[in-house]
Amino acid sequence: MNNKPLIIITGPTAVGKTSLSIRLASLTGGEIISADSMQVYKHMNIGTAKIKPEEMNGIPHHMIDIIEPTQEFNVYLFKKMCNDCIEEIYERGKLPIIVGGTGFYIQAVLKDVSFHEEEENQEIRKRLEEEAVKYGNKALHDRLKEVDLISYETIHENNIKRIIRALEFYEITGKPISKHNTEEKQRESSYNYAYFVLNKDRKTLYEDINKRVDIMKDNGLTDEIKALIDMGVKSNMTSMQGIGYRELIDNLSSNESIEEAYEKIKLDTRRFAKRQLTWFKHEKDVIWIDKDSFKDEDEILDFCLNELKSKKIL
RNA sequence: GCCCAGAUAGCUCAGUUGGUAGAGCAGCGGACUGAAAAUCCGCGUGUCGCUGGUUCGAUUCCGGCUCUGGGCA
Repeated sequence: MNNKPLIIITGPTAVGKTSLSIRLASLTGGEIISADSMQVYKHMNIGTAKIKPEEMNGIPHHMIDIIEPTQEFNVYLFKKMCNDCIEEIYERGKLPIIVGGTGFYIQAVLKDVSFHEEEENQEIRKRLEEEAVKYGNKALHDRLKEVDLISYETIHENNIKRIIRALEFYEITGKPISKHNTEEKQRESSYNYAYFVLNKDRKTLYEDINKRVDIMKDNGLTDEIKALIDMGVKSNMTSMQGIGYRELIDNLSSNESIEEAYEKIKLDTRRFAKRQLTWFKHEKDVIWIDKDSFKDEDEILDFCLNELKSKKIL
């Protein structure tokens, strides 16, 4: 029996994670750790729907505004920093609550997926990227056949990012990434956790997403982008892959109207929400909270508290 | 009121010399282990407006009706 309690609140974008998390944290003496690949960036507030300090209700929030938009970020860094946060929260005698929509990050922490320490892979990756341009995706894909047959068969020829990572992994470690992945998949969590996934009727969710994008527009997302560009942010940076940012940057160099760009943002966000749901559907031991079957947030809160008690987290 | 055009997938439309239909967009499903708000893969989801007639067989041809555009008054 372990004594490392952990609460997770996740779900598709715009489903209402933030508001529930604040109330749950207040009731349980929790601190919030954001698991969001875009909210880690400073100066990206409107487009990431980042919580405002005055909305935090005094609850400490971690992993928000920790790096500049010009910096790189990834799961490995997230996991490392998140683990530190969790330890510190335990030391304060508080309960860590992970809140956010990046399923991959949540899994890395929850299952303690191991990542290689070598960080000097940028050169290899860059070289492989150049080779992909020069010789084509298929050539790199074929290379996998020799070093990692399972990856060759599993990774589609068009999925160049995965192909590059598999080759890169092999170059660094001398082992096929498919073997590593299979091993990491077996891991059990060392936490005593409750993994809540909020969801609601798809149609309503999409309407809420559309509304939220309209609000972002009214709140000045276009100006936020311009400020970021003035700071030296480039379109190829990881931070600018965020939905809302990349469409607006594209818009600057195209002849589509700004309205069309915002429609594109809505579309991309809807598709993103769908991908998030696919991810959570295949996570084990998740507790689905279908918002439509609850009268209000009070009822959801009661439900969560009961679950936490039955799991002896509270 | 009359004339013309149209009515086919959620939307915009194509098509069937009569043998129950297909594109784009939207949508749905899936994968994912150091870019993850990324990246990639798969899937037509249909009372062919309604109703009679001709026909072995009608979404297609003919009649009537309804609706929507446009025109004339």
